[in-house]
Amino acid sequence: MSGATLTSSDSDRQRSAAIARALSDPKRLCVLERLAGGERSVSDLSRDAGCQIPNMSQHLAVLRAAGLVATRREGNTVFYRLTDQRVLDAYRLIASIAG
Amino acid sequence: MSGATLTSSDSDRQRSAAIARALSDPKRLCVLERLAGGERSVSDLSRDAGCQIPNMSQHLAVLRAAGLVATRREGNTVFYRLTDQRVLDAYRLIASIAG
DNA sequence: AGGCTACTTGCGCGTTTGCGCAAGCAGTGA
DNA sequence: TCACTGCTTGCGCAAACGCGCAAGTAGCCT
Repeated sequence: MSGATLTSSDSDRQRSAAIARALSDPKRLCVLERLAGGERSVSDLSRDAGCQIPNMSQHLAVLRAAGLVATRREGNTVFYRLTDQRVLDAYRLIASIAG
Repeated sequence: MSGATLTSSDSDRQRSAAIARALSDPKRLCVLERLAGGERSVSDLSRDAGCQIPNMSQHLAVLRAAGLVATRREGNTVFYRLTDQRVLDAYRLIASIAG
């Protein structure tokens, strides 16, 4: 986990930066923690993060635009899930640096 | 690398978010790539990233505020270095998700 | 159809960000 | 002391962000 080359083109870096930006908000990190336990509805996530539903919906749109989450509809309820478990590894690593 | 709990307080998440934000710019990621090879001067980093020196100085200030880099002065020249190699692991992980 | 729940989208506001440019420091050397 | 290099800081601006609120949309139920 430490030998890779890490030489990127500018557009590579742009996409990495976009993912890092999606991770750069506490409420969105809270969402990732919850989704680590499986899919959750918007209202669940909104309650857990302590914000209003429209606000959460926008945060989820950011994560969706970054390709980190996907949705499934079941009746009226929209469930969000992680698309790539590696984002949890990245978050854990960042949290360990922040710790 | 996948079993940790990942349950944080809001202030934990705030600090993690601050680190992610420091990683959320292509020029700053370029800096990390260069610093992976050892310490570099501001003008070197500025040339590699293709930006003006004041601009680079501000990007470095962001990384410094996040605790990701440190400085050493040698004559007129200020050398920047990584304070924690784990940030490279985090970057690699993010790049692999972006890939 | 109407009403209901669950979610998304649009708008307006204050704050933050990244940039270019000019000015202000260190530190070296003449 | 003076000039010079290397870096930092201040300022102003356009763009993006996070938020609250209102309005719109999608699907279930009667």
